[in-house]
Amino acid sequence: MARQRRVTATDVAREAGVSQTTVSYVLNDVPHQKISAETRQRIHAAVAKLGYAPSAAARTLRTGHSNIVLLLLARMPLGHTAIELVEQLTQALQEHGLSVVTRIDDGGPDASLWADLAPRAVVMLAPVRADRRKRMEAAGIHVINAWRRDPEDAGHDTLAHSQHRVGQLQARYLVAAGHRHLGYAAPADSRLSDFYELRLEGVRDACADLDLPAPVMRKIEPDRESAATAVQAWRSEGVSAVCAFNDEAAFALLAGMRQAGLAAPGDLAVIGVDDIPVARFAEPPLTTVDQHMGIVAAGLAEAILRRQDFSTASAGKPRGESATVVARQSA
Amino acid sequence: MARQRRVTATDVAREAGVSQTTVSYVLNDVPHQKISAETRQRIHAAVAKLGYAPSAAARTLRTGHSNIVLLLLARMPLGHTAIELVEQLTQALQEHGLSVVTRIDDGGPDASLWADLAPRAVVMLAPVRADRRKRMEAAGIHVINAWRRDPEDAGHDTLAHSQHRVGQLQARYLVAAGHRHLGYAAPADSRLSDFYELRLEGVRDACADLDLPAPVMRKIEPDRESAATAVQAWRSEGVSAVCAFNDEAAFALLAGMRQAGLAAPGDLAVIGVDDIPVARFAEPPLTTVDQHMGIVAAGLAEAILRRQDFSTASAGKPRGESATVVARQSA
DNA sequence: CTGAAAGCGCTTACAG
DNA sequence: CTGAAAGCGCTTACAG
Repeated sequence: MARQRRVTATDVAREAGVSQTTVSYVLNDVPHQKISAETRQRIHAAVAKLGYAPSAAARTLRTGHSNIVLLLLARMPLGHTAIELVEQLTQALQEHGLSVVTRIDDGGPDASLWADLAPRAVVMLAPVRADRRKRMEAAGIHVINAWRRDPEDAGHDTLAHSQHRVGQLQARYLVAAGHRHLGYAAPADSRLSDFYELRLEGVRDACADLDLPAPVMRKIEPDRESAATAVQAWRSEGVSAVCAFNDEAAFALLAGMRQAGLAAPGDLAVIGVDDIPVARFAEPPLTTVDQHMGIVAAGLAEAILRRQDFSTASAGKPRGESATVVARQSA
Repeated sequence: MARQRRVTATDVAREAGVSQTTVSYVLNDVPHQKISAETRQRIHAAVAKLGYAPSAAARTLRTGHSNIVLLLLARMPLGHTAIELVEQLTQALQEHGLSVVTRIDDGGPDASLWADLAPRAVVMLAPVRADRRKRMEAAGIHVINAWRRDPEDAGHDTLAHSQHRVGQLQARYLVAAGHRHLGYAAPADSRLSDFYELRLEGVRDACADLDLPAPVMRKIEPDRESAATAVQAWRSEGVSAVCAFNDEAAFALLAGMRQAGLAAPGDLAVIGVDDIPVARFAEPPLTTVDQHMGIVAAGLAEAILRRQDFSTASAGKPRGESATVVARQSA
């Protein structure tokens, strides 16, 4: 396997009849370096002819930072909403020459997560332990925590904010349908607790705003017995509608109700979150909240770029509704 | 933001009172370099004290290759099965110092996918266009295609093989339950066609082996009308059971049947693939096939390591069943 | 058993 | 408008 020598900027320079310095200037569009259009032309032609691709390693070594933005995902069920977020963020940052790379934070040795990548920034889509964050920052990496509100770092909280909004939407929809006493179905899976807290908070705030009693929260295991028990308990307390943490929890509730001879929305209205592909095939079809990750991604991208001293005169914050209700039959 | 100078191997050497060369030898466990235990000790202490982390960029530049294995995902719904595969593969390769990084192939500019990473190998979990593969190989990157069988590259096909196996299991389960004439519900989404072909092939082969008629395939849109139509058609042809491409398709079928006043498994038995979290909450609870990605990941890891000239005397191929049926009520 | 030195492919002052 | 040269932090022959 005679692996041929890699094509370097020097090869391009030779081919184009200029210095390697000029090649670098042209390829990086260095400002204040007026290079004749004709020279640029020759260089681009040489690049194409030789199939030159710059060495990221060399650039990183020289400049002290890569163009990689590391997206750290928690080891939790992801689903299509998370995937959409990743896609949207990848696209938004790509336009600024930043390369998004995803890793699942498997709780392994700390540095192994990012040492090999030398990312320019790390976006934590999962709760971060403070010490881990500290260590990254000590290594000169910008850490964007999409979970916690941080007054100094506007934009960081876009994901958290969106979760709060989701809870609000669920509650308001239910209240608009005439319900006054709400329940909240949280997942028993402890990896998800930071997640549901934010959504539950949104439900609580909406109830408070509307002068309604606080929602009564129950954790449910992913099985129909656990769900059926919770349903009975809510009903006996006068709860007439429940916000499920996500569509999976909502499915459990619906199954639990069927088992108990009950049916949504009459006996208990149910609203989920995510609009997973099978939500429409639930019995009855599931009313849910769909998140628009394009909005969340735009906010996150802005926060990242601002930290990078990119000239993002990007005309104010991205705006738009980050989630909307998909009304079907379960509520 | 006075970003302090990065800690280098030279700093470690100074601290430990040895040369930078020795630091490198110790940290890389270079064979044939007998270094006294005491020196090693001092070096490791210095590393810990200074919080030294080697520069991946420098190593990559020097050696000509990184320790990164790029996992290229197709832009298609992923689900927990894919996530499990990623996790397992990450873990398996981590033990060999390889760092798995995931990217969604968004069909963007070709090189932007890997140029910034200079990966040592690329694993395509999605169908690859031949020209793209060629270009990567020209750049000295090993390409592992998990989709196609390739006689020269044993192990490459583990994912493809597993898909075939999934189809087989579906068919055999149905036949064991007394069905003789099977249907196959394929997704209309064209991004999924390479995927379902492999599974369908497994169903076909199982039927042929059992001297049964070939399965009759129908593409179904993700809505209950489309599903109901397909169900009626199958029934009129004498098909008594259908293998759905995945659980989502199975849910559509179940919903279509309810709409038509029919019910599984009596009117038509249905078996899915994936055992998504809500499968147990289907009405009736969905019988499905669960894939064990640990097995698939092990096979893939082996193929990657073999290519890297790693001394994987890993005692033969990983063995075990890559998928099993989860029997519930729909079939 | 340990170290001095070359060189990987870039970027970027600096000098024309 | 263009180029010669230093240097980023490693690995690895090579010489002791």
